[in-house]
Order: sequence, then structure tokens, then C-alpha cells
Amino acid sequence: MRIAPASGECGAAACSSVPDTVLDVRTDNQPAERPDGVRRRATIHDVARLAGVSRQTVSRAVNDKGEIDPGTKERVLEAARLLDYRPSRFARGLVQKGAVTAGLVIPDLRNPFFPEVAAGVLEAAEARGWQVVVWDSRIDEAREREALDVLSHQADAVMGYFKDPDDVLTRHLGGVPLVLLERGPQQTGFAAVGIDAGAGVEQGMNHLFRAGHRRIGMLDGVHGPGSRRQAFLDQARRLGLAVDEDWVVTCPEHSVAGGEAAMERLLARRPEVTAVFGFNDLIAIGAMRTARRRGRSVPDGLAVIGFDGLSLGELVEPALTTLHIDKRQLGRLAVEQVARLRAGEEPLRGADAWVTPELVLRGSA
Amino acid sequence: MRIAPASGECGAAACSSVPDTVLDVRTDNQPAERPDGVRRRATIHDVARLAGVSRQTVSRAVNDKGEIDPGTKERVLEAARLLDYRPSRFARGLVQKGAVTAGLVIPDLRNPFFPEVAAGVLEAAEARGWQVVVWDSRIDEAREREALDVLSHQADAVMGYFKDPDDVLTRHLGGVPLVLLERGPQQTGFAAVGIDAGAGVEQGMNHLFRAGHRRIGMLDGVHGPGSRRQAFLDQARRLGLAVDEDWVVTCPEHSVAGGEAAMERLLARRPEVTAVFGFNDLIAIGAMRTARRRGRSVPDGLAVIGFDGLSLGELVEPALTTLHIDKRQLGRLAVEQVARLRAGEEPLRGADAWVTPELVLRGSA
DNA sequence: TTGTAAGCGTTATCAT
DNA sequence: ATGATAACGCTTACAA
Repeated sequence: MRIAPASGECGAAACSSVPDTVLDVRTDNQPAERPDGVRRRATIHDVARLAGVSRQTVSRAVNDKGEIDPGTKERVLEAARLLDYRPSRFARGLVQKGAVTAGLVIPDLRNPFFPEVAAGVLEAAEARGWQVVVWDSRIDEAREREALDVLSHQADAVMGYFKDPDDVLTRHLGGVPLVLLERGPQQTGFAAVGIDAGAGVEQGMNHLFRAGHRRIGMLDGVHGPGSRRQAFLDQARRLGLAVDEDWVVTCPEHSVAGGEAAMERLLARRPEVTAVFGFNDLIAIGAMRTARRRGRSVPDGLAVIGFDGLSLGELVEPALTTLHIDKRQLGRLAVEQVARLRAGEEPLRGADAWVTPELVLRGSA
Repeated sequence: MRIAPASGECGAAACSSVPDTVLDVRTDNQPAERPDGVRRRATIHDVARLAGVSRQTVSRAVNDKGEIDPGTKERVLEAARLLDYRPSRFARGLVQKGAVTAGLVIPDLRNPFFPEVAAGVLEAAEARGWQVVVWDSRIDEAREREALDVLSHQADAVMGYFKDPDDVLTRHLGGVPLVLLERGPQQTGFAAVGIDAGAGVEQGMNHLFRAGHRRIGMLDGVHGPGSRRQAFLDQARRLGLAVDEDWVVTCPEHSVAGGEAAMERLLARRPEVTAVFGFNDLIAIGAMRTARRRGRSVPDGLAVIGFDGLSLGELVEPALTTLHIDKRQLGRLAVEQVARLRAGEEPLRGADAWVTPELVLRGSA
């Protein structure tokens, strides 16, 4: 199977058996199709041989460079098609610098919060011409580490949510820059972007307080230390509420079902509660559902306030009052942090690396 | 700055200036830190030179291979740390085959349907040891093509939602295997996975019919031809309903807001409508909202049925009756199709490549 | 217009 | 235990 130029047009370079002998300088040159029928992927060399040109000419044709005869180009492309040739991204990357791949590790793609963050990351990455390899760790620390092990080999930087402490992360990182999402500023030596939980909780609690609530509970998520739970307790104290750890129920599953179950427990423990603060919107919605099932109307029988600002909160009844977070911005910030790290600049620290929640009043509180 | 072995232990290979002259066989060997302060990324060669060993030994140390003296290894790793050395994934990929990267192009990460599909893709890809580069095309055909242009260079296969016809896709694909999501089986020559729209619409319509509805409208999305709209009209005819194109409103935006607007139009055009069929759950929820705002209770004043089976549908009031799709399975199937393509096998065709919706009765119809 | 030569950074193989 | 050498598949620079 060989492609000849149109008959009669036999230029010196393309003609006779010269290319087959001259161009083939390899020692062990396996044919593209081996006897056993297993196909080695075609290389530029195979295409060159079939088309009767040099590798360089193939490169010119495939990459649409100028300085090539249209006829030759057609012939080369036909040969490439025949062999199902595709350039190796590795070989290309080796010689053309600049392709940047970032890793993104997300705990749970089914929590609407994270796709929004991811959307921000993808958007910002696209603007920079980067690609993003996404991992869903499905809230499993082992999978988080596995993600790191792989991405540290295949990505130029990693962003994501991780529960492991710094030293463990470092061990799985192999020197690849890491930007943590969501952890507070004091808890890590890595660059990070996060949410100003304190400011959010304060706004939410003040709102409830002004509405007359004094017996406020919290459905906390599972989280690093120093997070929303502490902010809640601090603000309760500042407001002079008789509220302590006993008013906080931990909700291991950050979902509506998790919120429903946690609310059951809180109601059992503190039936006098008049308002609850949810770790996130899903949990808060779960709380609303349990409250109503228990014969408490929302917001009159129980006020509920969420944290996240999912659009989902507008659809439930009553609509969820929440601390809205700009999730896309969070993702964009993470990409900016990565860019800084790569440029050897200092990452943003403190408030510049946070997103501040904003209270959105809807029906539930 | 050089790392010497512990004093006195100067083996021949690691000692004196020998390495610096013998090992450095390059002609233009730039130092890792250039005079202008711009850092070229350190290579294995730089580490070897600094540690006074061969490149091979560096490789052994970095990759945790055996056959290396613990002391040497420590010295090499220290040098690597000093130079912030990370192996080039390109050079590695060139020499170690096997790393598979797939591309996934999603139209809208904020529609909860797609993160679920993506989760299925990621899960199945992880099981095969593949990585997935995700693109959010944000419902923009130009961005779809851009995604293809990039991924055709950087990925070994692509899955995704595309609006362009086959020939356009081919042009941007450069021979990379493609698996289309969501298109019907007849509409493309590419391998595809999809949803059995006909079966879904039939179930939904029959349910409405049995509940006594005869004046049924549809809020269609924008889609390839031969999709849910046609299935709707066909089934309406089969059921003997006096329903035609005039009862179908197109909803360009696949969102709650889009559904709200479309429902307004349908009510204006066909106020006698007693039930509506939504292209997806978001649109259906929008329809419910408009209906109630217009004084129609759901399901008595207007029955509403969705298509997707988002968990979101359980949270609205009344809960949404819908045709549930196994979205994760859809994603897994797409990965399986890619695997077949890569293995040179025939992709699944027909019903094996579809997911069949299942009617889930909740409150809205 | 086309071909030749020299890397790109890594690992595998085989010596030592 | 360590090193020399040869790939891996491609592109850029230069020569013809």
C-alpha cells in the first residue's frame, strides 16, 4: 500500500525506492502493523515512509505550516489518515513548551456548591489557556491522596479540597504547587483560598438576633477546626445568648438527608430552639423539611438560615435565607493563586484570598 | 552550592570535579539559573550535576526504585529539592506508555444534570486509571469547537455534548476518537450514548392520559432534530389527542427561568392546557412556578411532568413527577464507548448505548 | 519546497 | 550500586 504522486510527476525526492532506504535510519523499525495484528500507534516516521517524504515534511503538512507543495501536503495527509496517525502529545509537549495542566480535586460533584466552584476554575483556566484535570474524591481521604499521587505526576499544579494535614499532603505532592480551597488562613502553610466564615456567621446570627431569636441552634458540617462552628459559638457569646456546644449538632453528611437527620437530633435535644443556622444550604433545607414534618412552620415555628447561596434555595418553600458565597469567584481566585505560585510570586494571603458571604434574605428567616 | 557526601566518604564517582566535566556532555548547557534571573525549570540533568551522580541515578532516587545506596538517594533528593526539580510529564510519557487522558465537554456545569453525568464519567475513568480533562462550553458552539481543537491535541479521546454536525466535528477532531452524548442513534456516524427519549415521553404521556388529561402542552428545549418534541407529537397522535405543534413552546434556555418564561407563552397561547410536559426538570419546575403565580395550583390546576430525575425535584412543592434518567450510568457508558473505540472494537449501538428513563411519580402529576 | 541534524527530558537495558 | 547508551516521537534550525 503506497501512495504515488500523479503518474509522470515523479520528482527526485518522492520517487523510486530512495525514501524507503534512505529515510529509514532506525535499527529495529517495526512495521506499523505487526504480524500478530496488534497495531502499534503510527508515528510521524510511518507516515513519512508511506508518503515517501521526510518526517519534517509530514510535520509541515500536519501542522498546516506553509512552505509545502499542496500536492505533497495532500499526499501526506492521506497517508496520515490511512495510518490513523495522531501526533504524540508527549513528544510535542517535550519540544513545545507552554501547555499547562492543572488538577482540580472536588469532594462531591453532586453537591451543587462544587460544580459552581469548578465552573469558576474552568472559566479562569480557559482564559489562561490551561487545561484542568478534574477528580471527584467522593469525600474519601484515601481517594484524595490517590488524586494527589496521580496529579503530582500529570499536572503542573493542583487545586482542591483536602482533609489531610500539610505534612501528609506534602508527602504526596512531590513538589507540585498546591492551592487549598476552603481552609482558613492559619491552618496551612500552603497557598489557599477560602470563605470568611466569621463574617458570614456574624451577619446571619445578627439577623436572627434582630428578629428576636435567642435560642439558636446550629447544624454543623464536618470540617477542619476553627470553622463555622467556632464562629457560631463566638458570635452567640457576643450576643449574650445562652447557647453552647450543646446547641450544635454535627451533620456528617453534607446533604439534605443529612440535614434532616441532624435536625431531628437537635429537636430532640433542644426542643425550645427557635432558629437554626445551617452549615450549608443543603443541610438547611433538610432542617426545614424536618421542622415542617414535625409540625413546625418555617419561619414562624422555626427560622432557618443557610450558608452557600445555592440557586436551589430559591426553589424551596419558603425560599431559603442564606449567606451567599460567590462560588465562581472562589474558583477564579484559586486559579489566580496557582498563577502566582507558578510565577514565583507570593500568593495572596488574608482577606485578598477570601470570599466574603453576603446575607440574602428570602423567606425562611 | 554543592552537596558533598559526608566528609571522608568520597567515593570515586561522587568525588572532586569529575562529575562536572564528565557528565556534562551537552554543548549549550545553560545553568538552571540564568544571569537574568529567569529560571529554566530544572531537569534531571541539573540534579545529576548538583548531586554528582548520573541522570540514571537521579531517576532511581526520584522514582523510588531499588538498587540505590540510601546515602546516595538522600543526597540526590536533597539536590532535587534544592533545585525544585520535578520530572517532565512529557518526557516521562514519551518513554512510559499507558497514561490515558480523555476530554469531557459539558454544556453547562450549573445545570445539575451535567455534574451527575460528569460524576459517572470521572468514576468510570478513575476505575480505568484514566484522567479526564473537563471543559465547560457554556452552551456556546464556538467554545465547543475550541474545546475540540485543544482536546484533539491533548487528549486520547473526547466525550461530550456538541451541536455541530458530524463534518464540522470531524474537521476539528484531527482523528481523535469521539463519543457523543445525548444525540439519538440515527443522527451521527460517531459513537454515541443517549437517552431513549421515545420510551420516556411515551411513559409520561400515558400517565397524563390515564389521569384524564387531553389538552397537554410541551415546553421543549433546543436540541437536535428527532428528539423529545417529535416523540411528544407522535405519542399525542397515537393517543388521539388534538394536540399539534401549536402546543409546543420552545424554551431556548434550559433553566428554571427559561421554563417560567416558556410557560407564560404557553398559557397565553393555549390557556385551556391542563398538563405540560417539560423538556427537563428545570424547565418543568419553572412551569410549576409560573402556573402557581397565575393562580393555577399544581397538579389540580395544571399537571407538570419533568424529564431528568434531578434530586432537586424532590425538594420543590409539590415534588416533581419526572422521567428519571440514570445520569451516572450515562457517563459510565460514555467511558465504555471510548474504551471500545480505543480497543478497535465496535462501539455499542442502539439500545445498548441508551439509557431508558423511568417514570417516578411524585406530586406534580 | 524539501531534507538533514540536533536536541527536548526521561527511562530501559545493559555494562561495570 | 552506578553509569553509559540508546531509544521515545516530535519540532526547530539550517542546509540543499
